[in-house]
Amino acid sequence: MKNKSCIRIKADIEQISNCKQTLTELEESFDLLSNALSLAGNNVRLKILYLLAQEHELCVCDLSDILAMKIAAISQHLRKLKDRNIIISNRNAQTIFYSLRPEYKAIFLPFFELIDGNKIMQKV
Amino acid sequence: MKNKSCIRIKADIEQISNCKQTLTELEESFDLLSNALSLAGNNVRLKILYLLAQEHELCVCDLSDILAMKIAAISQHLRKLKDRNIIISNRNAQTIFYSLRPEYKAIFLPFFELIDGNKIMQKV
DNA sequence: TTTATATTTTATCATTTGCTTAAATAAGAT
DNA sequence: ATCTTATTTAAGCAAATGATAAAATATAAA
Repeated sequence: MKNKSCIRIKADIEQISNCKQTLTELEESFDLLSNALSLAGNNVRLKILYLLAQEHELCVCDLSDILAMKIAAISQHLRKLKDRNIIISNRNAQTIFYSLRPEYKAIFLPFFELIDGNKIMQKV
Repeated sequence: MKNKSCIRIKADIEQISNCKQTLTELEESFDLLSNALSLAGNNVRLKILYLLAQEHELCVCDLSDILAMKIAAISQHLRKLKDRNIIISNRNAQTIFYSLRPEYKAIFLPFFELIDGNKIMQKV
């Protein structure tokens, strides 16, 4: 954490001070969002989130099948998403269905729209 | 990669098949986006991206100062962002200024808006 | 109350990540 | 040329991540 201060001659002291202040005020937001993004930043989980948004709800077994991955692996991804309150689970007999919490569905929507029709490929 | 297929009685075969197909078609987009999100999903880098969007351009030294972290640590974060074409660098004498590529600025904008004024804290 | 189905949990392990320190570049200034 | 400033790169290491296999839990059916 310790750090030799910037000694650049032309450094804009006020700009740096303002930025520091802003970051302090927005600290919680950065924590919350970087947390959510770090989960969405995994290829498998991004697909899970996208699928849950599209299909409304799916069980581990469905996802395991769709993504061609072991059930246990998917289950652990779902656990992380659930632990951070991004998805919710709903038991129906032996089957547990997962769905995106509406709050996060809204947050991720701009991304899902970029994915649809591979629009992002033209953008970047 | 090998996987015991879903044997759930009520599994919707067609739904699963459609999802598989969709994922195949959008494969590239998922790779690109999960890659970008995994970078933005780090607390330090999310702040760097936000700051670059706000301040237009900053050097390692500025960022080191603002974030109270060693220059070398920041430099390595910048390298990752540059390697994946999310930021660009511009040398002015000894100082190298970094800025967000406009394409990604647009992509991340919805998030930065959620951060401003801690709006995201009310949403989730 | 066994057995089958659906899923989670635990332990293990290889890989990746992110920071630290120290050494290496690069471009002015003396 | 040499020194200073600004920054990157490399080596090392602790911690986090993501997959696998095996065991545990929960519900329904026989």
